[in-house]
Amino acid sequence: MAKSDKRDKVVRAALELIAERGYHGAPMAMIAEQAGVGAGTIYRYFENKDALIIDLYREIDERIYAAIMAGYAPEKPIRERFHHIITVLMRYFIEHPSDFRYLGQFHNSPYGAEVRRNIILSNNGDNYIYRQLLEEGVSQQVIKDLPMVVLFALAFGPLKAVVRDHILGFITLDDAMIEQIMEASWDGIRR
Amino acid sequence: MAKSDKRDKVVRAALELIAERGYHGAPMAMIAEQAGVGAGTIYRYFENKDALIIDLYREIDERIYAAIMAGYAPEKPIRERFHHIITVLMRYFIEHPSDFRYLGQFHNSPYGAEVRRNIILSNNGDNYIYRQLLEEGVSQQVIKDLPMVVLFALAFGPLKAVVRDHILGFITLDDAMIEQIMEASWDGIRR
DNA sequence: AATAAAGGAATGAATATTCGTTCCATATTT
DNA sequence: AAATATGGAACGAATATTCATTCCTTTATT
Repeated sequence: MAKSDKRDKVVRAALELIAERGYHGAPMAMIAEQAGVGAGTIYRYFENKDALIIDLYREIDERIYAAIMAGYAPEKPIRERFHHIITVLMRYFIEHPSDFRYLGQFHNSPYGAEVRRNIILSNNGDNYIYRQLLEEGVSQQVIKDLPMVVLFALAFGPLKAVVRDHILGFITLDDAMIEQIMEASWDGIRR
Repeated sequence: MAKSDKRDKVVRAALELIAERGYHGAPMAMIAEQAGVGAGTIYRYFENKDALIIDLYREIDERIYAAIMAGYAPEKPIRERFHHIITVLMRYFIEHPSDFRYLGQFHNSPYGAEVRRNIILSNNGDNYIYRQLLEEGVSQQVIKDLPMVVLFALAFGPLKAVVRDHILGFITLDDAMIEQIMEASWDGIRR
């Protein structure tokens, strides 16, 4: 078994267990067992549980960024780019519900507040794409002139809520429904 | 010291500590100390930590319901009632950031999924008010004809996101800003 | 009114359990 | 053969919960 293979199994197991059972419901021994790995092995790849948790967050964030960049066309009109981003995000989370739940836990835990501070100020990753799009929209007067964080909230708030309900089984998000939600979110931010 | 007084101190301490430090960062001994109460005393009022956590959730929910009902006028137009609900909710959370953070943790933990199932189906409490308003809006053709959970997401998703950013200090929600956000959320759900 | 008894609320040290982390004998790779 | 990786038992710290005892309020007795 290759080195990276083990590391990957640990990460995957942690993702699934924490997403499903929360931080306190996913002890290291359980993660090790689910990964098919000795408890001590985890510590060859991660300094401690916190490091694992934060690393896992970063990996998820990178995957999402990659998903958005595949097919993203910066020269297309604002509206079309918005459509692309919202649609890709919803599809990604629907296909990877554990990622979604993990992020939910992470953002609402003490880890989250710290990381979030860096995100908003940072100029790279998916966040930068979002901001650039919205800023461009504001200056072109197609999007409401509101503070960036408010536009973020209007654009992604509904998305998060609706994906959660999909994952919990309260609604089924098919393509038509995704389209309608994207449309309604756009109504929220457009001038 | 009256009986209810102690119970209340425990609940208040648990609220603040869990909101601030997460479930795993708030051991029972710490809650007891912050409450000025013996560790064992907590167990006179709550069967165990889980019961305390769930009870605390219920209390917060009741306070929110009370806040909304004070001044709620069911005979007013849809738009005005929407305005009232969104405004009251934002103000409430701004004044009670611990309540907000606690709910965030709760909803994104394994506790949350279970409780949420009951909420959506239930016919009482604040949730019923929201649903009735939205359903009335749909039948009067002032609100988009979308599934109830989607309308919920559009109406409250941005609110949650923006309040979190306020609490984290990324934005200051004054009355004017609250008004604008309410307006934009309305754009999201209105026909 | 004074005193005693009872009931139950409160306590916090003790207990049992859980959990993250370390250690080291064994297996694998180089 | 040396070096590296692995597994999982063992450890100690942390934690939730229990329980024998104390404390306080209320009620009964004198």
